[in-house]
Amino acid sequence: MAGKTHNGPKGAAGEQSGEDVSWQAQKSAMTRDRILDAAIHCFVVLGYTNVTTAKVASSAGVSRGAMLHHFPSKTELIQAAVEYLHDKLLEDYTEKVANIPATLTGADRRRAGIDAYWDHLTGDLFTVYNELCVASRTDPELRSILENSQQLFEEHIRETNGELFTEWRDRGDRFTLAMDVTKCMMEGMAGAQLMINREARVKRLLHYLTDRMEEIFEEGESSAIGRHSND
Amino acid sequence: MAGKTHNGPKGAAGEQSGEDVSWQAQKSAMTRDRILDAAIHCFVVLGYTNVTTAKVASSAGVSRGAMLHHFPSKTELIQAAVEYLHDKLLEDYTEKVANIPATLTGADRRRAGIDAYWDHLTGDLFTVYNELCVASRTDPELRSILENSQQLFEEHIRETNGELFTEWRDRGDRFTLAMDVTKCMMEGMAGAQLMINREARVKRLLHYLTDRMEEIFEEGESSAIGRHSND
DNA sequence: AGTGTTAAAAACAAGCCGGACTGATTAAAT
DNA sequence: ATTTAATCAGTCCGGCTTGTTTTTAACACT
Repeated sequence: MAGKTHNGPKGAAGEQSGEDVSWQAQKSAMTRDRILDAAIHCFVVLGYTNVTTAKVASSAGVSRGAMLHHFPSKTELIQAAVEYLHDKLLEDYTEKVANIPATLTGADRRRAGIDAYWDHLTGDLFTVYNELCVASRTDPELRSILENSQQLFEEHIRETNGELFTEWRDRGDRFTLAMDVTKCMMEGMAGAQLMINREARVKRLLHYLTDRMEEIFEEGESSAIGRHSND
Repeated sequence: MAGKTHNGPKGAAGEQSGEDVSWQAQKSAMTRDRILDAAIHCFVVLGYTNVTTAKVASSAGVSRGAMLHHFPSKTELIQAAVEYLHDKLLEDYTEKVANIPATLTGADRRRAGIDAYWDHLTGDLFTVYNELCVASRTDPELRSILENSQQLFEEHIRETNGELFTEWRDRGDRFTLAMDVTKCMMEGMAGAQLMINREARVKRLLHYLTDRMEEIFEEGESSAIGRHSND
C-alpha cells in the first residue's frame, strides 16, 4: 500500500529493548490502521458530521478505550484519518492512471485519461473528500488540516498529468487551461444535481470535454490562439 | 408559480389595511419571516450542521418559546427554511438576469448572462444551498425536502434562460448541452479549490466558457455538428 | 513461575442539544 | 372589560457524545 507519509513511527520510541520491532508494536500499528480504515468507512456511510468516536470504534471492531489509546482525542483521530484519506486519494488516482494501457496513444490515451479521472471523481473517496472541503468552510480546525493536502494534491495531479501526456507538458499556459477546464467541469459534473436523464447527459458532456481537449492543443499547433489567451 | 409556496418576498406581511388579515396574523407572519431569515443567516455563518434551534432563536431576536410556537420541531423549522431559501435563490437569479440591460444583444448579452450566473453562484445563498445538497447525501429527511426544489429549480433556470436567449430556445439538444456545460463548469469553478492564482484562472475560464457557448451555436448554424452529437 | 509494562475493555463524569412544560406579560379582538 | 393569541423566561428531563479514570488482559524479560 502507498502513503506512509505519516503513520509508520508509532512505536518508534523504542525502549532500550533493542532494534527489532516488537510484536506489540506491529499489532498496535495494525489496529491503528484498522481504526483509520474504519474512520474513512464511517465518513462514507454516515457523512463527516455524523461520525462519532464510538461509531468508528465499533466499526473498527475495537473498544472506545482501545481507540482512545491510539488517538487521545477526536481531533487527532480526524487529523490522522484525513491524512490517511489523502494518501488513499493519491493512490487511487495514480493507480487508475497507471492502469491505462501503454498501447493507447494520442487521442485514445487522452480519452482514457478523462475516463480514469471520472472514475476517480465518482468514487467514494472523492465524495468524502469533497464533503470535507465543504464542511471545512465553517470548521477552522478541519480547514487547517485540509489546506496542506489540497496544495499537495493539486501539484501531484499536475505532475502525474505531465507524465501521462508528455506531449502537452511544456505547453505552459495552455496545459494549465486544459487542466482547469477538465477539473472544474468534471468536478461540477460529479457534484451537479442533474435530475432527469442523467446518464445520457453525463456521457455527452464527457464526449464534449474530450473534443475540447483535442481542440485546445490542435489550436495551439495551428494559429487561432487569440481568443482565450489570458488578456 | 414555482416559489412563493408559503410567503411573499420580504415584505409579505405588508401593513396595508387588510380587513380580512388580522393585526396579530400580520405580526405573527413578520416574526415568522424574521425567524426564517435568521435561520438562513445561521446557515451562512455557522454551516448547516452547526445550526441549533437556540442559535436561530437568539439570532432572530425571539425567545425559544416564541419560535417553538411557530415551528413546533426543528424538522419543521428546517423544512420551512429550505423552502424559503429556495424562493430566495430563484429570486436572486431571476433578478440578476433581469438586471441585464436590454441594450445588450448577441454575444455581449450572452456574456452578461454568464457573469450574472457567476455572481449568483458565488453568493452566500448558493453556497448554503450547495452545502445542503452535500449534507443531504446522508440525511434522508433533508434529501426528501430538497428533491422537490431541485427539479423546480432546474426547470426554472431552463425557462429563464429560454426567455433570456430567445435565439437559442428552440435549438433543443444543443440548448441542453450548452446549459449543462455552463452549469457543470461554473459550479465546478465555484466549488473547486484553486489554491494558486485563483483570480486569473477563474477569469480565463469564464472567458473560455463564453467562447465555447458561441462556438456551440455557431457550429449549429454551419454544418460540423457530428462531433458532439449524442450518439 | 513472577514482575512490570503496555494494549484493550469497561465504567464513570460532564456537557450539550432538543423538546416538554409552566407561568407570566403584552396586545389585539370581541 | 373580557377573552384570546402571541411572546417571553425559566426549568427539567432524556439522549447522545466526548473525554477521564479504573480495571482487566496480554505480553516480555529475568
